[in-house]
This record gives sequence, structure tokens and C-alpha cells, in this order.
Amino acid sequence: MDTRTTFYVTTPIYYVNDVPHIGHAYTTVAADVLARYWRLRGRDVWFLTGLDEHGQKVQQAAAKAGVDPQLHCDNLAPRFQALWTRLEISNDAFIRTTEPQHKTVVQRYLQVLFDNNLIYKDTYTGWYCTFDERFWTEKDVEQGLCPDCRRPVERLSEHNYFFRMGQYQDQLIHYINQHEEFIRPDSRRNEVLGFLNTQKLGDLSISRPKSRLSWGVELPFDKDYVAYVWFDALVNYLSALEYKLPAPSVQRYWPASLHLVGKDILTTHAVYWSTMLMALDLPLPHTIFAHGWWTVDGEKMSKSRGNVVDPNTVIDEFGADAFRYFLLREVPFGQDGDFSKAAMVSTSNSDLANGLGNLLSRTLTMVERFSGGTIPQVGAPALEALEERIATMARALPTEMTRGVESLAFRDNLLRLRELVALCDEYIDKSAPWNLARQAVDHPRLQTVLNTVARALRLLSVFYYPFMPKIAQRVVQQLGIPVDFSRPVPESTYAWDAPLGNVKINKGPALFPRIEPTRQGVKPVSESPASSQPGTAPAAMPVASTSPPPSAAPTHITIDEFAKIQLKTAKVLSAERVPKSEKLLKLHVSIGTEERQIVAGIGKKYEPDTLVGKTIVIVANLKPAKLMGIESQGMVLAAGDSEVRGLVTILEEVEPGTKVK
RNA sequence: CGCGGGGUGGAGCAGCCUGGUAGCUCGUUGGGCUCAUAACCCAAAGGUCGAAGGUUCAAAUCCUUCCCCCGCAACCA
Repeated sequence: MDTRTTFYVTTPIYYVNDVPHIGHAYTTVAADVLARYWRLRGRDVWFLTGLDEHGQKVQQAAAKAGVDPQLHCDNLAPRFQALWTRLEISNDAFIRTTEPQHKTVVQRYLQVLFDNNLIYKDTYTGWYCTFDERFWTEKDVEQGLCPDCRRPVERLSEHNYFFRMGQYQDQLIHYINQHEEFIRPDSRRNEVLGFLNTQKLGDLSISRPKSRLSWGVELPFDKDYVAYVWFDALVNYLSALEYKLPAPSVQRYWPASLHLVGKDILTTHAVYWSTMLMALDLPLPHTIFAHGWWTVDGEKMSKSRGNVVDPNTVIDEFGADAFRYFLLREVPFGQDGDFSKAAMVSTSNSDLANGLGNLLSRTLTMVERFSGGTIPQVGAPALEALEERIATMARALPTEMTRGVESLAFRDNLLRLRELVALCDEYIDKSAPWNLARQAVDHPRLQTVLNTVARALRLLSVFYYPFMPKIAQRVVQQLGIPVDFSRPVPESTYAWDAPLGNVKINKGPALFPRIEPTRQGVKPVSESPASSQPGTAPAAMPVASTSPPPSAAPTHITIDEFAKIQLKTAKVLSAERVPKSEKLLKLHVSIGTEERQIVAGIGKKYEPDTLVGKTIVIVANLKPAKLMGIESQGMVLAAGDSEVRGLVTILEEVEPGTKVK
């Protein structure tokens, strides 16, 4: 644990071209919870997030849009900033790598490394993937394709500048071994160590020729090059300290207490960034924590699947606080998790509406009904055993919460708080204040019940605050306890034994609405093609735009263009599965004059045997191609989108090779 | 033999490393209560722990084989 009084936490700087999704929200919310917790506890917190705005993809996207790259970034940046506002992110600064001050710092560090002979120029020849903006080694490249994105790679030879990363290998291994908390969780630490121990760490290319990529930070010692994106990006953690505060604050906050990263960029941080810092003679961050990824409804999130969760829509539906709660409550931090609306509804209802929300609601109503709207002082014990259990749990809570936050065990903390809520519910039921209210002789006991639950809520509000800032504020507001969460809250204001009483409450609306679970599992599969328009005015349909269905080709082709495609009937002579392939079948077909070998991706739908003898339709003049090493001399026609639904066949018996038009 | 993850009451998961009464949340059923957002409290039902072998006094847990599911990778010409 980082024991300094400062706490510097970062998220990665997100790529400005991305659409903000649940993953971005996750990291940022987690960082925010930590920042809020430590501010509450009086530490000197600095919380940084921001955007990575350089690189080829930005340059390309801007060019495509016909705008200046900077303008392109300026247009996109607010998407993130607006989301963070909605999500109640309390970052102290928002860095953008295109800011001049950032570039200056990057250049200064580059110059230092260059002057110390830690950067050298060399020729690099390798396989380059334009899309990923990176070179691949010989054994990475498979069949001329980028192992990452499967696009073709090109042989490229160019001069570049290299950072002597390799020479720090042993030092880094040693460092990781000596510092248990440097890379977390442990599984990730082992992963990095495994990587470092089994292969030789090479030097790192840190430049790109301007001829290929101009959108970047120019190297101070060679204006024909810009800095490679990682060097530029990682330095943000330091550069922000130099110009985002009133006074330069590297001394004050560096080394960072915590870099939160997704597991995909752990190596970059653990190896590149660490060795860069070593070379700069700067201390390494205290902890780099790699968290897991979210799937959606059990599937990986991807643009092509169209299941990317927009945090904005979740906030619209559930509110920012419930969303924040869900993200950190659902899964142990570090592991992968699954987001689904059903889970979101269930958690929101059971933990928040039925838990915290309902506890506050019933408590306040009782205070109104049985105590004239004022939280009473402690009276006589009502149910000593339960009161003792509550007290024990409550007194231990501050320490437990801190321990949980230190180990980033958000989920454990939230479950613990939920336990206290449940214990209060049990206490209320068993002490039955509504009965105690009947006779004056029981009133001292009634007072104790109400006071005890109110104190529990006071405590809960404080520790729920980092997770749900708005809700916490509403809880204390309704309880009538003035707690200002925007500044450190001394423990004396919420400690279990800190007295509470004679406080006038302000009961307000429910904290969380109960959400009726919609029919889950039944996805709205079919927008019935006919009348899915929520529209009006059927009469006024403009005649001209008998628009094609959305999936159809947007433009017409001429009959001549169609004539270029030779469709023919073909009789299947044999069919067999392509070994090791999931969906490929190798077909031999006759088109009368000749035989063709066709590889078709229909193996999920059809057993080879059932196809033999069938007459199908093929594209006869398609350029042959190799699929898994097997030549395919044509293409079979089949209905279906990504999934094959059925083959095109002929009703009547026709000769193989008959033209289809 | 491509890489990896997983199969535990209706659902989602923990337990498995370091064998020894199978646990949690949700759901279901019955009861209670009436302060509360049809909420809350109590109780119950419900599992041959994917299958088969093996090791052992004892296996969800260790070993072997097999089956199935899910990612990723390779291909839907």
C-alpha cells in the first residue's frame, strides 16, 4: 500500500477515435471511486484522465472527414468529457496529447534520452501493418497477414529511432520481484514476469517517419520524424503534472500511486513505461492495476456485433449512480464481467431500491410518524443482541472500507455495506418500532431503534459516497445531517459512537425507482418489415422514394453489370468437410462441361452427405481464391446473412451447367 | 492433436490449489409484519457437483479417458 499522504491516480488516456463504451466508463468510475474515497479521508488526491489524440487512425479519419486533425480531435473530445460529467467523474484534470505543453514535455524527455545515448537511429526492416501502426516480426506474420487485424502487411524498411529498452530487462525483472504491489493482480504480475523471463526484451522503436505519419509529436533531434504513439501517450502521466496544476507538481505527486489500465495494455505500461522511467531516472509508479473486460449478454463487445453498450443509454435508464454501483458491484475488480440489462435491473432493484433506498424510506417514515419528524436521541436498549451486532459491524467499517479500497476490492466493500443494510432491516423487523410506538413506556426503546438505524444510515452514506456521490448526498440531506462530501469528512462526524439526535429530517422522494423487469431473454428479434414505423400520416408517403429495404444495396446496377456475373446450375458430385475448419465444406460439382472444386462456408448448416446429388447454383466466373489452403473455383449461392439459412436450389430438373439469370 | 475459459439445486456464481457435514445471490413456495419503493423479516423446497474409470478410510476437490458449451485464432469467395 502506498502510504504517502498524496494519492495520484490515472486512467489510460483513451483513444479519441473510439466511441466511449462501458469499458471506458469502468476504468474511469473505478478511478473516481478511489479518488473520492481518499479525498473524503483527507488525502491529497490528484486524479487524471484524458485523451490520446495522435496517430495514424486519427490522421486518416480526419482526412476522410476532410477536416484538420486537430479540429477532428476537438470535435470528438467532448463526447468523453460530457460522459464523464454525466457519470459524476471528479477528475482533477483532463489531458489531451495534442496540447502544446504536453508536446513540449514529450520532446524534452526525448531529448534527454537522446543526449544520454539511450535513443539511437537504426534501420528497421519488417512487416508493417498500416492499420495497427506497427511492425510484426517474421514469425508473427501469417500468410502475409497481420496477426492482429488480418489485414495484409507490407515489407517495409525505414530508418527509425530506437529506445534502448532491452538493456533494462534484468533491472525490470528485479524491480518487479522486489515490489509485490507493482503489478496487480498477482495473475497479471506473473504474466508479465513470464513474458520477461522467457524472451529477450528488444529495443523499442519510438519514431515514425513524417512521410508516413505526420500527426504526432516531432522528435526534437530530427524533424523528419514524429514520436511513436506510445512514447507520446505514456508521458501524459508526467506531463500533466507539469502544466495542469497551478504550479509544477511532479515532486508532489510523482510517482503515481496507481495507474488503472485494462488488461490489454498492461504490457505497455508494465514494460515500456517502466523502462522509459528507468531511463529517465524517475521512480516507477507504485502500482499498475490491470482490470478485466466486459462482455455484453455473454458476448464480446464489438462494433460488428453491434452490441457496444453506450454508457449514456444506461445512465438514461438507470441513473449514473446505479450504473456506477453495478460496474463495481457485479464483478471482483480484475476479473472479466458480463453486462446485461437483466443483471443491471436485478442489482438495482435488490441492492439499491429494496436495500438502501427502502431502508431510508422506512426509517424516515417512522421518524415522521413516531417521532414527530425528528431523529430522537438514544433511549433504552431495544434489542441488545442485534444492537451489539450492528455496533460491532459499524465500528469495524471504516477500517474495513479502507482495507478494501487499498486492495481495490470494490465489490467486497459494497457487499459489506449491503450486509449492514440487511442487518438494519432485520433489526427493524424484530424490534417492531410500530409496536413500541403504542405505549409511552416503550418509547425509550423506540428512540434507540430509530436512532440506531439513523446512525447506520449516516455511516452508510459516507461509505457509499465514493460509489454513488449523488445518492449519498441525498441520504444525508433527507436525514437532515449536514455532511459536505466535497471536502474531507472527519471520522468524528460519522463514527458509530458519535452522537446523533434531535435532528429534523427532510423526507424526499425515493432514492431509486423500482424497475419492472421487462421480458428478458426474448430479444426483439424481428422488426416486422411491414409496419415498424412508429409513424403517422400514411397518406403522405412520397411516391418517388419507394426506398429499398435498409439491408439492400443502396445503388442500382445495370442489366449489363449483372450480365457479368455468370450463374450456373451445378450438380454436387461429392462433399466433404475441410479438416480443422468449422464451417467450410469442399464440394466437387459438375457444371456440364467441366468439374469445379468449390469451398463453401455452409458446414454449420449442412452435413456433406446430404448435399451430394443436389443441384445448386454457383457463380461460375468468380476469381478463384484459396481458403485454408484449398482452391475454390466459384461460389455457391445461399440465403442468409452472417449465418447460412439455406442453399439456392432449382425446383425442376435441369442439366448441370444451365445458365441462371 | 491451434490457444484459452468453463460444465455445481430453476438462473448466475463460490468452493477445487492445501481431499473429510455442498455454500452464496436471485428466483420459487409457505408463513410473519404493516414502518417502507408489492418492500422487509422468518422458514422451506430444490443439487447422483457433465460422464465413466482410478487413487484413497474418504473425491465437487487428486489422476486418466471421454462428452458438451463459450471465447480467441484459422477460414464464411
